[in-house]
Amino acid sequence: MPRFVDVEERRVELTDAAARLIARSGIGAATMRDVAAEAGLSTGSLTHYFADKRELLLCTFQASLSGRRSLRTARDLDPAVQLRATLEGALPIDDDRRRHWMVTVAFCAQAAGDDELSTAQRDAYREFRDHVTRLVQRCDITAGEAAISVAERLITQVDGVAIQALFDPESWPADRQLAILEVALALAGVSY
Amino acid sequence: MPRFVDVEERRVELTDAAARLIARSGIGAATMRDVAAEAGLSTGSLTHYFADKRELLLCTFQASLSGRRSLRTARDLDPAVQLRATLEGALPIDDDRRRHWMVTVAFCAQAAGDDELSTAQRDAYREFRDHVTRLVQRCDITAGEAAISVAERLITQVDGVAIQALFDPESWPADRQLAILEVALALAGVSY
Amino acid sequence: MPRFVDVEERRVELTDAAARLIARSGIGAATMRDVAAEAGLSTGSLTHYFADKRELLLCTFQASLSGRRSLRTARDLDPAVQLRATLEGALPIDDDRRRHWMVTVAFCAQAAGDDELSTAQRDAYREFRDHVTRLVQRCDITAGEAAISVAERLITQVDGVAIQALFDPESWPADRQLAILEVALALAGVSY
Amino acid sequence: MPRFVDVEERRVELTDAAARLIARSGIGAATMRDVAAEAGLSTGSLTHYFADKRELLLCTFQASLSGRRSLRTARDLDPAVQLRATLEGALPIDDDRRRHWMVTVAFCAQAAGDDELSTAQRDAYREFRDHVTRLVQRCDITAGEAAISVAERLITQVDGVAIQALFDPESWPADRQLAILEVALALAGVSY
DNA sequence: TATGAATGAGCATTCATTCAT
DNA sequence: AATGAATGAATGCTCATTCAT
Repeated sequence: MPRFVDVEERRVELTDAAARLIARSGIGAATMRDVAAEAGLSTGSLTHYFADKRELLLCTFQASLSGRRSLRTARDLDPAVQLRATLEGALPIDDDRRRHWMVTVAFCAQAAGDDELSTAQRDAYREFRDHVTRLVQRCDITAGEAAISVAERLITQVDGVAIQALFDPESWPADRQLAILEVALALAGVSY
Repeated sequence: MPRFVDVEERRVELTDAAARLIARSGIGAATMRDVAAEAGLSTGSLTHYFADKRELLLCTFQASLSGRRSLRTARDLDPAVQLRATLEGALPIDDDRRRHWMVTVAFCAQAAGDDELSTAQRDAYREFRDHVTRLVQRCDITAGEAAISVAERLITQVDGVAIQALFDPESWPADRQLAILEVALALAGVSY
Repeated sequence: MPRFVDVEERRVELTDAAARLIARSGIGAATMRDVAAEAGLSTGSLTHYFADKRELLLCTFQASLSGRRSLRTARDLDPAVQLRATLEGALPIDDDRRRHWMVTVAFCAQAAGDDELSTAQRDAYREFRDHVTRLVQRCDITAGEAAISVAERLITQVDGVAIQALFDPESWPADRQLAILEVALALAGVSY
Repeated sequence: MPRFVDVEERRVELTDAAARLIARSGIGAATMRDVAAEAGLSTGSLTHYFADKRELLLCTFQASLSGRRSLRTARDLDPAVQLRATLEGALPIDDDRRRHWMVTVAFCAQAAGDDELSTAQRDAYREFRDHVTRLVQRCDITAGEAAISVAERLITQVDGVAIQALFDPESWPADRQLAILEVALALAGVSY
C-alpha cells in the first residue's frame, strides 16, 4: 500500500529549498545533500524527483520564473496597469523577488558553456520580452516606434535596477527602485 | 640568484586564464587545476601567486574591473564624450567586454553569503556610479535634478542591456546595444 | 528501509584499522585513504563515521585506551592482584599491548601544539594514575607515604619499561619486562 | 670566490630549528619550508646540507641525543655523581631537555616501519644503557646483582617519569621528577 | 517510495624535491 | 653556496550518484 505522494508538490518543495539556499549562501551552497536537508528529505529521495543536479537546477530556475510570472495581473485589466505590474514584478523589492533574482544570477553563472541551460535561459528572456511587447502594443503609446523597442528599453532599465539593487541593497530601497521604473514608464508615455 | 619572474605579470596571466575559463564554460570550470593548465603552469605554482581559490577569484574579478576602467578615455576630453565612452565600455559588444561581464556574473553568484566578496562587488559598483555621476555633473545637463539620479538611470539602462545581451547575443548585436545607449543619452540631454 | 549498519561497530573497525597501520608503519602511514582500504571501505565512507582526520585519530587513541582498560580485572578480587594485572596491562608484552603503545606514542607526537589532543592525552594519564592510586590504597602498603607517590613510582617504572621495550624489543622479551615489574611491586611492599 | 660557510654549523642551526618546531607544534609542523624559514634560510638551501627530509629528521634526532650526552659530567668525578647527573639529564626539567624528549617522541612515531630510523633509535637506547651500566659498575653497589639490571631499573624509572612529565607538565614540576629519581637512586644503594 | 550507507571521482591544497640562475 | 620558482604526487575532504533494504 504505497503512501500517497503528490509528486509535483514535492518537486516544488525541493526547488523552493534549492532557491532558498542559493539566495542565502550562493550557488556553491546548493549541494544535493543540503537541498534535501533543507526540504526535510533524505539525499536518496531527490533522485525520485530529479534525475540529477542539472535537472534540479533547471527546474529551480523555471519555478523561479513561474513565480515571477504569477505576479502579472489578470488579463482583463487596463494594459498600462498590467505593464506596470509586470515590470514591478521584476524588481527585487521583497524577499520573494530578491530570491528570484539570486536564482537567476546563479543560473546564469552555471549556464555558461551548457547549451541546454543557456537555451532555457534565453527562451525565458524572450518570453518575457514578448509579453512586455504585447502589453506595450495594447497601451498604444509607441508613436510610430516599434513596440519591441519601447519594451526593450523598459525591460533593460528594470533589469539594470535589479542587478544594482541585488548587490547593493542599502543603496536601493524599494522606493528608489520604483522611482526609476516610474520615470521610465513616463518617458515611454505610459499613464495609468 | 633565482630565476627572474615578474610576479605581477604572472598574476595577470593567471587571472586572465581564469577569466577565459569562466567566460567559456562557467564558474564551475574554473578549477585550480584547469586555471593553472590554461595558463601553462602546474597546479602547485598557483600557490606562489594566490593564497587560495577565493583570492584568485577576487583578483580575477578586480582585474576584470581594471580592464573595464582602462576603457575610460583621458580626463581632458569633452565630458560628454567621456561619459559615452565610459558607458559604452560597460556594454558586452566585443569579446573582452563580454568576458568582463561573464566574470562579473560568476562573481556575483559566488559572492552571495560571502561578506568579503560581496563588499568587493558593492564597492566596485559604487566606484563606477561615482565616476559616472562626476561625468554627468561636468556635462551640466541635469536641469535641477540630482546628478546621481541621471547617472543611475544611465547605468541601470546599460547594465540591463548588458545582462540581456550576455545571454541572448543573437538578439543583441552591438548596434542594437549602442542604439539603446544613444536613446538613453539623448533622453538625459547629453549631446556631443 | 536503509541497510542496517551498526555505527559503533564500524567505528571500531575503522579505529582498529588505523591502529594497525600506525603500529605497522608509523603515524605517517595512517592516511584517510589507507585507513579506509585497511578496513575494506572506500575513502568517502570514512566521513560517515568521523568528521575528519583529527576525530579519527582521537577516537583511535581513545579506543586504544579502552582496550587497555578492559585488561583490568574484576573489582571483587584481591587489590594486589588487580594492581599487578593493571600494571601488567600497560606492558607491551603481546601484539595488542604493543599496538596500544605505538598508537599512544603516535598520538603524543601529533598532540604537541594541539590543545584538544593534548588534553585528551593528559586526562587519560590522570585517569590511569587515579585508578592505580586507588588500588595502592586498597593494598594498604604505603607505611605512611602518600598512596599517589607509590602509584607514580610504579607507573613510571612500567611506562619506562614500555618505552624501552617498544623500540628495542629484542632486548626486552616479556619475562624481562615482567621481572622489572615484580621488583617494583616487591619494593613497594606488594605481596600476592 | 665562494663565501666561507661552516657546513657543520649550518647543519646544527637547521637541526635546532627543526627541534624547535617539533617541540612547539608537533612533528607535522616540521615541513622543509618551515624548518628553513625558522633557520632563516631558503627552501632550496636545505638540500646543500641534508639530502632529504629523512636525513634531516635523523640528524635532528642525533643532534638531540648529543645535546643530552653533553650533560654528562667529566669522567674523573665520583661515579655516583656522574650517574646522578646522567639520569638527571634525561628528565625534562628545563626547556632544552623537554625539547629533547619531544624530538625523541616525534622520532619514535616516525621510526615505526622504517628500519634505518628504528635502528638509529635502538642504538641510541643501547648506548645510553651501556653508559649507565658502566657507571653503576663503578659505583660498586650491585650486591651481586648484574649491573645492567640495576641500570635498567634506573633508566626505565627515569624514562617513565619523562614520558609522564612531558604530557602533563602541571603534575610534574622539576622537584617532583627529581624526587622520584632520588628514591630510585636510594633504592639502588647509590649515595653521594 | 524512502532511506542513508557506500562509492569513487574530483576538488583545493600542501609539500618534498628539482633546477635554472 | 644560495635562491625561490616550478613541479607533480599525495593528502584530506566533498559531493553527485548508486543501490540494497
